[in-house]
Amino acid sequence: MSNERPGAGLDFVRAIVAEDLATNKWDGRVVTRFPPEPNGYLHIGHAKSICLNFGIAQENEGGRCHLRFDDTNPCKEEQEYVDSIMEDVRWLGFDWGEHLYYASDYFDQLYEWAIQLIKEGKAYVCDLSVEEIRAHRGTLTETGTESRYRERSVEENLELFERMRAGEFEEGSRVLRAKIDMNAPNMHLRDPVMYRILKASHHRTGDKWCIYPMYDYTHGQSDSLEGITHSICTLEFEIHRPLYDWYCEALRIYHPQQIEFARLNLTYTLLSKRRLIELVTEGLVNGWDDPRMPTICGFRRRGYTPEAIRDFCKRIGVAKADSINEIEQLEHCLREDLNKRAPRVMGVLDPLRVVIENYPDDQEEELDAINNPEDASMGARKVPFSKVLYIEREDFMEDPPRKFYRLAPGREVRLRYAYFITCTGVVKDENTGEIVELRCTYDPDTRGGDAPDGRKVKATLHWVSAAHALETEVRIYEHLFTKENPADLDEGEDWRDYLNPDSLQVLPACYVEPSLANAKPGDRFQFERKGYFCVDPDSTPEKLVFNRTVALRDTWANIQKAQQQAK
RNA sequence: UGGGGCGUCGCCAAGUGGUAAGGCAUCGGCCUUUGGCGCCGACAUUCGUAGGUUCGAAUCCUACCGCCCCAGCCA
Repeated sequence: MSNERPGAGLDFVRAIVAEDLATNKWDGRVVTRFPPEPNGYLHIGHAKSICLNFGIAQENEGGRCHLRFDDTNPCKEEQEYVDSIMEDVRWLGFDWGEHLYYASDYFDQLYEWAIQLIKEGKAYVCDLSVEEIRAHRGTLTETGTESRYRERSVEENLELFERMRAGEFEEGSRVLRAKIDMNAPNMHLRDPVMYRILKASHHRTGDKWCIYPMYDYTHGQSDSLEGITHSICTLEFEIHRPLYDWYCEALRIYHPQQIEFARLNLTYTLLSKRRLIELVTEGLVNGWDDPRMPTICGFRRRGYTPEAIRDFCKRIGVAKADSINEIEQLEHCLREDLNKRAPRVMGVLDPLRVVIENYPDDQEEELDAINNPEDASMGARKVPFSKVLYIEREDFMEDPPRKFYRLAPGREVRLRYAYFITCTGVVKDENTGEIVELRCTYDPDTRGGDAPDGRKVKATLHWVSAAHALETEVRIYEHLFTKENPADLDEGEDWRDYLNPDSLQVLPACYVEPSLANAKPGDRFQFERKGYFCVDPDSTPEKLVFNRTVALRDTWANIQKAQQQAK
């Protein structure tokens, strides 16, 4: 054990951290950072990064993780997003303590450093247009061409850069570029832009600046200033690493290590910021927190727990291979968490009226029900029973197939915590033939759900007393997309082609037991045999609205599917 | 046709020269007042392919194949 190499059994990022600790590379420090750009809401992919960065900090004595807003582009960034990001990181259960930073805090320092690079002949003001710069950059297989402004004198560069900062030039007319190598096979090294002119006011610095630093010129130096040890980002930044290193070296400043890992992908889900914004702005969903959205706030409203999301992030691991995780994995983590903590309750989504013929008309009684069989400390409650009930329509079949062992004519089943009932008749609508009511008898000796004679029953159904039930709205969600990988499109296809038209189903008249009367938005329950549900903020004192967080595993549905396929 | 990465079970993912962990999914069985939960069992003679080195290779070498990323004054 003790002679194992440091990092054994850990993911490769944690292994690097462990190795660095073992060799004392950073004087025993572990400092990470989560650096979102405040131009959108956080999604489950960010959760992976958050759990990685904050997780590593937590796991190591004295470690810390900074929350830093990468706010270098005033055109796209807004305060609304910084607020939501902080809320979501906190909700996920992480705390950045005093370490809240903004890249814009470093604008002065970055400006000084730019002057330093100009003085050392490592940066120059370039007057080429956007189109010219693009043309000069060359292509993947052809080298670039040096700008005709590349050899300006230090004095001229200094003067021009100062005038850029003073607002004397038009947007797009000039940029500051690093003088690296137009022949570099890595395009990012072909004299990358450091500063561009943007006459936009910034959400934090206001109108102080009209030149703004680019990501590459900002990120590494921000890490450096904060004493970050491990700068963890996603794979697409791997090719930026030489530039990250170049700036730190050219500036001769503290140089953190950038490490790249594969971003999260989920089946039946799109996680690109661009797509998410379009879903919201095009009204394809009802806002960032629509329970169908893979955003943190969407999951929150849907009823997911931060524990489940963290557990998911822990289980999927961290590696460098592109991957797409199955949504079932996430749902498994969710069910496992909710199973332990969600109180059980009875709710009928698609009501079918049942009249117990031999039950006295005006009688009602209170039956004992367990709140959570997984946790005795959650206690018990009373549920009212009476002559007229509702059961789930799908729990009855007039002509049941093999293996269907719920209610059918002449068959006896148990009503959970109540009585055994036997179906004696079916009432249909004269015109449509639709079943509108079941006639049943009950066995008074089976009160509570057990038969004194030891008689067994194949099924236990959930139910609700019609006279006592609360009418509620229930929203059922399915995958937002019909395609496993909606990002993988053929020529001419649009991701919108794969939007699932049935991703939201509203059930306006469901019935739940009266104990739910005081449920508050955010409260989570298991509707026995149906799934986990949570109270939506759209609820009113008159009518509760529930979101189905996730259905229970449904073995019967799998059997039905198999039977269908067998035909 | 340049450069940077990556390829281990349907999906994730351990494995760092000594003879393929684990989770999800799936399939059996047990249990059950949730067809839920739980429990038991099955599930890669094989690690992109082909050679080579070695007593021994998923791990080392060579070649090939496939996938991803890079030509924003976005991050």
